[in-house]
Amino acid sequence: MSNQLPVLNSCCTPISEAALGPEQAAEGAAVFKALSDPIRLRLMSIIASAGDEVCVCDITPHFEVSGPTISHHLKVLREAGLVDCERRGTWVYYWPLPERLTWLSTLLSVPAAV
Amino acid sequence: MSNQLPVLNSCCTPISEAALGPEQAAEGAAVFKALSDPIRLRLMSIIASAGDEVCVCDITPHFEVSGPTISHHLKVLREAGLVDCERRGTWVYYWPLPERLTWLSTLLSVPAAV
DNA sequence: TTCGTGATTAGACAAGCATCTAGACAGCGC
DNA sequence: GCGCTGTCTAGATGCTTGTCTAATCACGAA
Repeated sequence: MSNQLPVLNSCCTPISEAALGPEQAAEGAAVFKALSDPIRLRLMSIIASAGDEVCVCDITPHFEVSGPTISHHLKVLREAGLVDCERRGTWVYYWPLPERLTWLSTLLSVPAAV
Repeated sequence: MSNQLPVLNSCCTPISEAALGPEQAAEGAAVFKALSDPIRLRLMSIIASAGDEVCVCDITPHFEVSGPTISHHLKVLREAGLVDCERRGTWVYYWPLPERLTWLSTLLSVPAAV
């Protein structure tokens, strides 16, 4: 169920230190786009803060949209490389992939003193 | 020219530590949306990495889209509270507002050891 | 095998967004 | 004042995206 995760080509240089090239910007923008929906950001925070894997059946009740809509948003997070999932029996479990979060956090970090 | 900057209501708790509420998620998603376009992310990186204010006339040549399109994207960054600008004579200058970047970076940060 | 439950996929539709052209505005120099 | 340059605003257009319902798939139990 782990599908093709985008490779992290650009790494670790904050935008406050060096401007991004077009390819790096496209890569970064794609991940930000995955977090640019309130539902997806909440999904990400629920999964990331769980400290463990989370069952979809425990996620869906937090939201007021239909199951397929949640499923769609989880797929977007998966394709952005932010989470991964596995089916176990009847249920599907999601967990965070912290590398991407760390990467974005570094990208946006601002040196304390310039 | 500095317009109403959104207030930073939610602050400083990484999503890896606590799940976001709907309002916080909406606020964060709005800022991520501003960075979810490759052109805007490059614009932000150009302005943030300049170490000083940047003239629009120095920005536009980096891109292959029309002037009004750049102007539109800069407005989105401005309304997200990521940059601010001022007209001086014929030219308009932009500079970064690091608070927002720091906030996002903290939001996405992952504790070294869980 | 058949049924029931949990989750995803498929397809449709409305709303939102990126981009363009044309026009307006601000400031400088003649 | 008049024209020129740099930037922004207005309005239109085509593409993208979020959401839904209906259908399908995966698995476990009877």
